Amino acid sequence: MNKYADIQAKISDSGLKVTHQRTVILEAVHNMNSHPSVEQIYDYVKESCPSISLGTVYKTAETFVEKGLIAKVSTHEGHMRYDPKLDNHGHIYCTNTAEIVDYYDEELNEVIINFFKKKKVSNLKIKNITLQINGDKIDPDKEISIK
Amino acid sequence: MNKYADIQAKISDSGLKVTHQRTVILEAVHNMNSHPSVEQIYDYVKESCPSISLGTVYKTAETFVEKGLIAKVSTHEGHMRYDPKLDNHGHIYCTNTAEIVDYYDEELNEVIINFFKKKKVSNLKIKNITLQINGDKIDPDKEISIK
DNA sequence: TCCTAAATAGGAATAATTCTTATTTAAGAA
DNA sequence: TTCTTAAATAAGAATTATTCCTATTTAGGA
Ligand SMILES: [Mn+2]
Ligand SMILES: [Mn+2]
Ligand SMILES: [Zn+2]
Ligand SMILES: [Zn+2]
Repeated sequence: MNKYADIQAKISDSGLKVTHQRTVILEAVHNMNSHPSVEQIYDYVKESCPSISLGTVYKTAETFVEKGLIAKVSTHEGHMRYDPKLDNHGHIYCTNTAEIVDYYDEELNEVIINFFKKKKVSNLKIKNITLQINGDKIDPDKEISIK
Repeated sequence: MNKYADIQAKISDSGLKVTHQRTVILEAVHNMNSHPSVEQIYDYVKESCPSISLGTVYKTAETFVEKGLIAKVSTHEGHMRYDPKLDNHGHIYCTNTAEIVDYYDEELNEVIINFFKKKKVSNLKIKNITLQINGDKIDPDKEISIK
């Protein structure tokens, strides 16, 4: 029920010291629901933690990725973004607005999972698989939808 | 037969002026067969064009992408790489060695193409779809293979 | 051969990210 | 509860990646 305690439990469970900075950063990535950049996380957490440094946000985000608490996504232009969702899903990246939209499709998931089950990839320890659609949003004011 | 003339025809056909710099850069991306970074292209072309500037390589690579002469790939770490192959294929990115390996699978291609034919993505002009497997190469001296 | 818009070189500027080090702090031990 | 210490953080310097600026050069059409 208590979000804050929940977040702290996640940090602690992954073997990390629970600090105020880590707590607000993980909370931010979860609450912003927009695949934020480090700079955006930084701006967001400065509200509740004004003395936090940008370097800490960079380091902490990577620490969380290593521990599997969040995921990272690189855009078609090569910029890093962070994602609180850890389940299998694809991303739509808008080249003109820089927004990232999640999409879920059970069928597509299975096809890809099955493919890599069937075809053995040898000499590689797979970390993750990403499926990304890149394109321009036509009307930037409207949403993208997958029917 | 003549590679050089071939390359120049491609540049010219896409509506660009044929310069020595553009010729050697496009030739480099084709010949290096390793999804090179700008810096790597720069080092390669300096042999045949010692006065070329790094800024020209950056600009030219993007120009080629816009004209559809090459493709760009961003790694899991958010670094840009260039690819002479324009057909549908996936990439394996090795987190530890930074190498990118192509893989082709007709079946997987079709499933993905069909998915986006079936499901209409609205308010988005799709530019491209990327499927990338990220992982660590276990033995860095051996190759990765997909059976 | 001439003309001109486009391309390039060279370097400055900016953006993105990492590193360094002094100081602070979480959390386990006493 | 206090002590201890390894780990985390702030602050800013340094590095890396990329873009921008401008004087000069050049491709290619007239
Ligand atoms: Mn960048
Ligand atoms: Mn980078
Ligand atoms: Zn996502
Ligand atoms: Zn490729």
